[in-house]
Amino acid sequence: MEMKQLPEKMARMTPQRRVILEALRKSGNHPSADRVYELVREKLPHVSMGTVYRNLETLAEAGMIQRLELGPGPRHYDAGIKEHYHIRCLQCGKIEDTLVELPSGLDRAARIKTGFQVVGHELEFVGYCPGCAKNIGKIKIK
Amino acid sequence: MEMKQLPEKMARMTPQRRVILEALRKSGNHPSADRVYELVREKLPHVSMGTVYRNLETLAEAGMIQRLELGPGPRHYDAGIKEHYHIRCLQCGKIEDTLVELPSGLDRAARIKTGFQVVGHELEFVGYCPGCAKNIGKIKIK
DNA sequence: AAGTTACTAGTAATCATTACTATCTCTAGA
DNA sequence: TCTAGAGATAGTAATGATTACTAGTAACTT
Repeated sequence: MEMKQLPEKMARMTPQRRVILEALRKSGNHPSADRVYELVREKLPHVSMGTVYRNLETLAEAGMIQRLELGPGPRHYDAGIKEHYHIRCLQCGKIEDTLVELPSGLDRAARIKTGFQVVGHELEFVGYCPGCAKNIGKIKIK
Repeated sequence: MEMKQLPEKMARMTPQRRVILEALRKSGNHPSADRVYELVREKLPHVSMGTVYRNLETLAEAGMIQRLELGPGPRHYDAGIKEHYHIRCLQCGKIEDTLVELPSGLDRAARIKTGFQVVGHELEFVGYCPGCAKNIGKIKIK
């Protein structure tokens, strides 16, 4: 009896789920659920927002994608699953990867300091992307 | 002509603003706006949610408190303004400080890697607090 | 084929936050 | 001291993001 090796929480790889995952992978960026929805609708015009949210959640729990809880506004998703960090533009909201490395043993240090059973960490840089940095100062509010 | 040295964005220290700041300082924890609202209402029963949000925002812009954009759910606020990091319990949502130190020059490294003008960073550990860790595994979903 | 479970579209409800409006209160200048 | 205008407030409405619900569909198991 052969069994597909799908992660626990995921019993089936449905067409919707597959298209959602592909959309995320192809988007390159770090899209919000809303953006993924737009992309998926090009292939599956009748997909519902709920399906997109549910599957992004399921894929994240299965460890196939990453949920990013960065800054204000909507949650973002990332098709890359190996550890890396992000930087967010305070002006335009763009999110990019950074390849900065943190010292190993950081989680262990946090465990020792806090007594928590540490599962991981998330690091976000904030600043202004090159495009926006150029215009800062020129912008007058109001 | 004497002038009170209030931060730019903040023309006056109103009673509401003062009570909000005190509530945050006394709470010790890292309360959400909702929790601050509860605390403030003990002193000012007629305060409005909008006033709480507006002032937390104003105080944060003035650099007198910190906004924390951590994990899912509501935003949290922190009366401490010197740099430190946080750890969040995945089970109960509790947020605590950690005294873990990061290497200096991290922001500079991020700037070089990304080309962004880096303003700062936020680091969050996630895991299970001692109380919840004890019960993990005992909990059966459904 | 029948029963069971996972999943879906469509929609409603909820939660967190922001925006709006009329009113009030400081402050500065005439 | 009176007054105009900016800043702030309470109360409420609106928005945006996410989750929950419902009835129906598709796939797997025996």
